[in-house]
Amino acid sequence: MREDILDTGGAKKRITIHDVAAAAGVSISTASKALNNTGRMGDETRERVKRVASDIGFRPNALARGLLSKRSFTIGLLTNDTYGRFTLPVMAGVSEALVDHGVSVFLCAIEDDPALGQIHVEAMLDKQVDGIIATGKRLDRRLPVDLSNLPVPVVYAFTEGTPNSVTFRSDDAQGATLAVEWLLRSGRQRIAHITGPKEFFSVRERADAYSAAAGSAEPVLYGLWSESWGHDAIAEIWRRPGEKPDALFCGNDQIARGAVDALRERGIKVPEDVSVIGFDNWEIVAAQTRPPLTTVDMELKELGRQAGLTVLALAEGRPVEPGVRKLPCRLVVRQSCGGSTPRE
Amino acid sequence: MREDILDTGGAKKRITIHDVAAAAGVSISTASKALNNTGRMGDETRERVKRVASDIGFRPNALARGLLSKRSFTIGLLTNDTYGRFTLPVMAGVSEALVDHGVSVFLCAIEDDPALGQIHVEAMLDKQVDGIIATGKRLDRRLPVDLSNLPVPVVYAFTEGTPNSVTFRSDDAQGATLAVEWLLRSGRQRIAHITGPKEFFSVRERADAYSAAAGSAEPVLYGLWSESWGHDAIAEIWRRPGEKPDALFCGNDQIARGAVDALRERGIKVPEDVSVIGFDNWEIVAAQTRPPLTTVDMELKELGRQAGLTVLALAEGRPVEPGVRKLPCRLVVRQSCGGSTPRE
DNA sequence: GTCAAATGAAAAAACGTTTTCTCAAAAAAA
DNA sequence: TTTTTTTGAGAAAACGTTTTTTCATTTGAC
Repeated sequence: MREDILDTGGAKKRITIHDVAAAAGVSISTASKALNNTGRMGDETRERVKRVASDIGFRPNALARGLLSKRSFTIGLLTNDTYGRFTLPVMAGVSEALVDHGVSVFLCAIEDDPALGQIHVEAMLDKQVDGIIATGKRLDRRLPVDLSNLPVPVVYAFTEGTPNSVTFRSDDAQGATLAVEWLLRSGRQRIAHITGPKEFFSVRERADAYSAAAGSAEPVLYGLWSESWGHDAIAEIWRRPGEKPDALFCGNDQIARGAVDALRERGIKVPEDVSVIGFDNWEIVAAQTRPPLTTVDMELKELGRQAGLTVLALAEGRPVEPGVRKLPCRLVVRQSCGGSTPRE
Repeated sequence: MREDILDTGGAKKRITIHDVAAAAGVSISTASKALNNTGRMGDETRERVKRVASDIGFRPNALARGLLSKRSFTIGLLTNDTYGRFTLPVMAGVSEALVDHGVSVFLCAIEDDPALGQIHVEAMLDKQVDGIIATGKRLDRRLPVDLSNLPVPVVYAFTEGTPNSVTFRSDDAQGATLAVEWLLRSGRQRIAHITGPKEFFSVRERADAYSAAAGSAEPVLYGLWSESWGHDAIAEIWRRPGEKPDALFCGNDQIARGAVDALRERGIKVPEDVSVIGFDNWEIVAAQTRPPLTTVDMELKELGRQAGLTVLALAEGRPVEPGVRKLPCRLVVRQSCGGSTPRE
């Protein structure tokens, strides 16, 4: 072999069941049955075939197998979340749940481009995926591609689904309630809510739950999903006359971080003077904030896991009830909310 | 159909080339040749077959095709970067480069678990991937799985490869030089370098390039990859006697952000008093810092694109020279480095 | 008008499995 | 013994393509 040219590895011939059969001195049908524990044959024969197969390193060709069985042991994950902030945990959960079942995952990032989405969907269907999971960065938006009449099952995770589909999402209202109640139980009285744009469904949902739980007359501050908005919101609150809040519930961790920074700049101590709770548990923001943020985790990995198992069930023809499944959020307690530590 | 049970979609029979042949009144071989523009036949026949195929929505089964052609039009992307901070741009590049060629990408997140890695690799090989791209979060570490004797080509991207392999990585030295020279050209004289742990190869590489370019007697400050280290490093520098730096070149954006925050707390203005340049162009940190960070972008998407095209070339048997390919970095100028704006 | 060449299209083989069908030999029942 | 049942294992079909081979017609040259 020339040394300056890379070995492509393509030359090595793969071992087929024919090789196993030949080496074991049986027919391919016997070999197949031996390896799959089906059919009738002597124990000795079965064991010998298995041993030979393992010795020569036989691994069945999934393409050939899939051609016959109509199952490719492959699913597609479609996402428009370029950052991966939401997709990555979901993906991790899907993959984790399915790897045990021998299922691999195609990842298709389609931005917000319908044409690209179409291309990816077609490529996946051509490759005979057993199902598709659609995921996004927003609960109240559809992916820019029509998945309603596909020949394979579709499950939606963290994105708006079609009417009669299975959709997994986080229970944002419950998450918000969790945060507010924690603050109340730790003795906080005046909780403000600084959050993202009102157009987001999850913003309204969290805000409503906040109002219900806090029973507060405080107006909700709607703005952007950015640190600077968190910063500005604090300026706004402190500019206004009247009593200041002793706790903040923020719409996401970035806003919370901006708010914490703004408070520090004003010499207000977190958590001594003001408790702060964020949303998302985006580690990279929440854990690096000083002090580290208490925040609501949407359990996206678990969401992905369930979506994975569900699409698998559908692919296997097991019955699944359609509808929206809300998964509970979890409060991750770090140092940004103090007061008397409430009971667990 | 019962209404409370979801349509699995599995029932719909897929359209095969047999259906096309029957509908067009030709044999399947003629149908195949018509659709692939091969073989000899009358123009009228060819057009008729194509029209019929498109009318009834025929799409060839990639499994069957792959069985024969030994190409699955599928590659695997292996990563141990759970956060996706490095993997996501690489993945985006790979996918973007390959989607035009009809190639889909399996994403396998293997954490740092050798057993999990092994499982994923075997699953991919069973599915007859045409090649594998290994990517990670660190240039000087191997993935915890042996890819050296696979029957398919392997390309490494942003991770240490095996001796005779193709590896793509960023040219960190060039990137660091870019940053330092920009600062020098904008009139800065005393540039400090705050960076990550010395064990990282890229830290040493960037630091060496910094020293060479800055010609500086300033010692490099090694620490962690965190904001708080950036913060602490500023405290350390300002605690020491002597002249203070008028520019900082930081090992990553998080350190830079911590430094910028620390400077602000001391009433030192960025960029008026001190210019700051980061590394990574991690938008979520760099763009949200106040002021937004000038930073070095490693062009990971381009890196992914090239890795994708290379693994494709290898899969098709085209010759590729082994070795490490360093891709140039790019300076992304935002507001954190001022002084007189240097010429482009 | 005969033969060779070109054309159009079908038949058959192949890819690597799994599954159904068949069949001979051995064991059990009559 | 003869007949039936059980056992073990091979042959063949199937999955949906592509590719090679074959073959009957038509066309062109002499």
